[in-house]
Amino acid sequence: MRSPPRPAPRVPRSPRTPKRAVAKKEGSFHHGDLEWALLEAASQLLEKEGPLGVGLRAAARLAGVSHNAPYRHFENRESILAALAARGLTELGDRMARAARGHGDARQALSAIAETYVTMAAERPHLFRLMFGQEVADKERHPAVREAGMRAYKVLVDTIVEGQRAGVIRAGSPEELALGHWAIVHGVASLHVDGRMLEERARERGGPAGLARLVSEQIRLGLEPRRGG
Amino acid sequence: MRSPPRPAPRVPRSPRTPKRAVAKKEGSFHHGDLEWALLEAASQLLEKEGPLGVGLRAAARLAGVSHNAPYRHFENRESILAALAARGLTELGDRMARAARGHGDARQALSAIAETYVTMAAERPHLFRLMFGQEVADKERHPAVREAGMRAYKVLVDTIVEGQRAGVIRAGSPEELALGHWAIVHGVASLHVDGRMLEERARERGGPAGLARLVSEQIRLGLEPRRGG
DNA sequence: GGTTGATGGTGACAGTGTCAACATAGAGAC
DNA sequence: GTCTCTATGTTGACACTGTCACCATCAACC
Repeated sequence: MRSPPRPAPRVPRSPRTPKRAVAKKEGSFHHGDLEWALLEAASQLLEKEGPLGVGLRAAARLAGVSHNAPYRHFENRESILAALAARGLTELGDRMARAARGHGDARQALSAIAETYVTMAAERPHLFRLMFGQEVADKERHPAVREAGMRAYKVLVDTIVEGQRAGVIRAGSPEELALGHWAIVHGVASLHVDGRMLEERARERGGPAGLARLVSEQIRLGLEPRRGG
Repeated sequence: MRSPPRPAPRVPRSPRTPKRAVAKKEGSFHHGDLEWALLEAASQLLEKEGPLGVGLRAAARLAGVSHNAPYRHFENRESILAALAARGLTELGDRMARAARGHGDARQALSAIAETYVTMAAERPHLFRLMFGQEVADKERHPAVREAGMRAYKVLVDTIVEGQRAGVIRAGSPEELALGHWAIVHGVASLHVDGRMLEERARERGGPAGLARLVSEQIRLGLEPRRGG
């Protein structure tokens, strides 16, 4: 009768909202809110050194705990990366929704969403790649990632539906139109984040947001209502 | 007066084309063409396990040499990743050029290029991410990557110029039009590679190539000649 | 034929993810 | 208040990695 070696972390979703200090206070055994602290540390590592810099040991060091403490909160390295990705997608969705509000015209809302999207990608390229990349390989094992992504996507679909109701966006499956728009915006964001291939051009045109507007302009012709449909 | 510890590998670009065997033949000291063998091994590792699986030691093991032999051919891990990326970009450019040839209409050539692009991304997602991603961080240090990318981009620009000459693509800076097209196609490819968010939709529409056509269709409206310009 | 430079090998070190086993503290039961 | 249980954090170990310093071998050239 051997005790189970490691009882599969429960991920208690942190119901209370306690200390919020990254580093453990000296001399105490328990940290207080280690899960949050580790995520915060991992986030800092991600910004500073990229995905490869995000390690369980490094995060533990930043949080001031032993190298194995993180395993009480994250199953493995991929799990903490997935948590970061879910966090990022949630923030993206929130920012998109906020950008969409306050625009009477759905087309303006779409532009604002695009600008937000590309801006966030440019601000935090490493997080952006984590959100959509393969560092977290099987996203099925991390439903929080998928759900957060779907919520962001829904902001786009809803905006298009609204525009169709108002008659400023052509008829057709909103999901399909949203797909096209997402692809273009994600393409701009990816190209900008991915390589320097566009950097000089982006600068000429007023940064990533300007670049987004440029391409968004180009696609808008394809979204306008048709004569007779 | 100490001898320089490691004389900065020359990367002799392999002028001769010798053995071409991945594994070293038993008993011989020199491999014959270790650089090529290491790249081949790294390529296999990339396909099978993703970028994290590409390691100098693992590649050396596959090639049947000691764990430090690769340092005679690649300065560090990033260098071998960069070599893989350059290889991939060169292949992409070749395939794009081949796809563009044999289409009288430049618009069809653009579609064929788009299809090729997305198909290759779907076929070898890990390579695709390596080509544009940040695993190889400062691409300035690896000019082969940048040059191969530029050559592929030029295929697109040339096709657009040709279409403008034939009057089937609207006037305007070809670089800018190519940028828009590239962004959209890269966006589709990225979305497809990045996540499963679009997977079911892509299947409905006949795989990634069909998805490319769908979005390409949508953007073509923005590329058609204007009435009066 | 000896020297030299390119190439491959050995050994070491620090860093990592992950497992097993142990220690501690806080919360509820009695 | 004391006991016990369980969540949480710690110590130690192992295999693996990138990278360094140094040694060994071979082929080409004076």
